[in-house]
Amino acid sequence: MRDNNEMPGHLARRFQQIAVAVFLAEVEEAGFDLTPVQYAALSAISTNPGVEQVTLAGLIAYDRTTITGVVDRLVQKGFLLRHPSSRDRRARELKITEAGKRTLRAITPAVEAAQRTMLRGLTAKEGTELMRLLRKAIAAGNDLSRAPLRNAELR
Amino acid sequence: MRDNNEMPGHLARRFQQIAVAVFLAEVEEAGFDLTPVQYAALSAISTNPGVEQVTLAGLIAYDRTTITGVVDRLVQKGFLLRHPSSRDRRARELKITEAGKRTLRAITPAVEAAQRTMLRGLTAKEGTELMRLLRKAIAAGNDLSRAPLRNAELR
DNA sequence: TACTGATAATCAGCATGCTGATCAATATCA
DNA sequence: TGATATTGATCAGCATGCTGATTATCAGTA
Repeated sequence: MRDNNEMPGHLARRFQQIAVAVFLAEVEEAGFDLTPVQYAALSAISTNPGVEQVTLAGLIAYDRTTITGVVDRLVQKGFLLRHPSSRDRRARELKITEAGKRTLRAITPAVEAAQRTMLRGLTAKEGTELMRLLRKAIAAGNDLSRAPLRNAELR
Repeated sequence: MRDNNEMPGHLARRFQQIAVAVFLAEVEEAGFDLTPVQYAALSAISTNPGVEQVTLAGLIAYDRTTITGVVDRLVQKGFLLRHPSSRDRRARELKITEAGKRTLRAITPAVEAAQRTMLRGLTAKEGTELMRLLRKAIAAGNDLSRAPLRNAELR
């Protein structure tokens, strides 16, 4: 059998494992309690106020069933408001609160630091190249997962 | 805020998400029901018969508390045996069964196919380079997660 | 308008993956 | 030896992330 280090799937799992650990450590160090997934959701809602849950899911490539719990917890923390949409009574519109905005601003340096830390073994050029290759592989595989990335305008 | 596509953490999550989806699809297509994590454990135990759980965890960089459930399910499926160690009564020695060996052999082509599929957007050279960069980044960040990779001999 | 199909959100159920705790057994050292 | 620390496995609790189902609503069409 091939060595683990020759298996892209294993390497993907390890890199993601480290990325999450680094993110949580940096964020906790900064005095916050927010997961990578919660951060991505909060950030996307801040950029797209009033977005519906299903659109949000597409924006950051979450499964639609996962988003319910993530939004629940962000609402619980007082960072989000979830209203029924007036346009479509099935949908829920998401808006960031003032507390959410403050947290998002305050946490940004820690998030940036985490992104640097998870690439700390690479030169700047290698880091750029890794991101390019990941983007390319992801683009080709986008529709292979149940939660593909979707452009908001295309919906 | 930085675009998601410039965040290594986001790219790591997406790539891992696609890798798991591809793995499960290929394996199911081949008529098997095994997760990436279960496959890695089974494979490692096959190569290291009689390994203890904590050593196994280090070999494939699992958290020690995760391994209990994974091994439970593999025992349930009849692919593993878990005996108390005679050397150390706290420890459990893991051995692969004949059924486990057969499944491991039979599933290998699907696993290999999955590794190719998750890199299908890249040239061969790019795929190799992506794996090199991931290995390098992982090596530098190994100790940042609670479940670092550990060499069996070094324990 | 009534029917049909699609869609948004949610849910139950299951598998990772973590934190922090507990328990039993082992190792270390005064 | 005896006290202390460490270690292997497990557990409770929580958050992702998926499959497949359900419910309410909407959209298109006969």
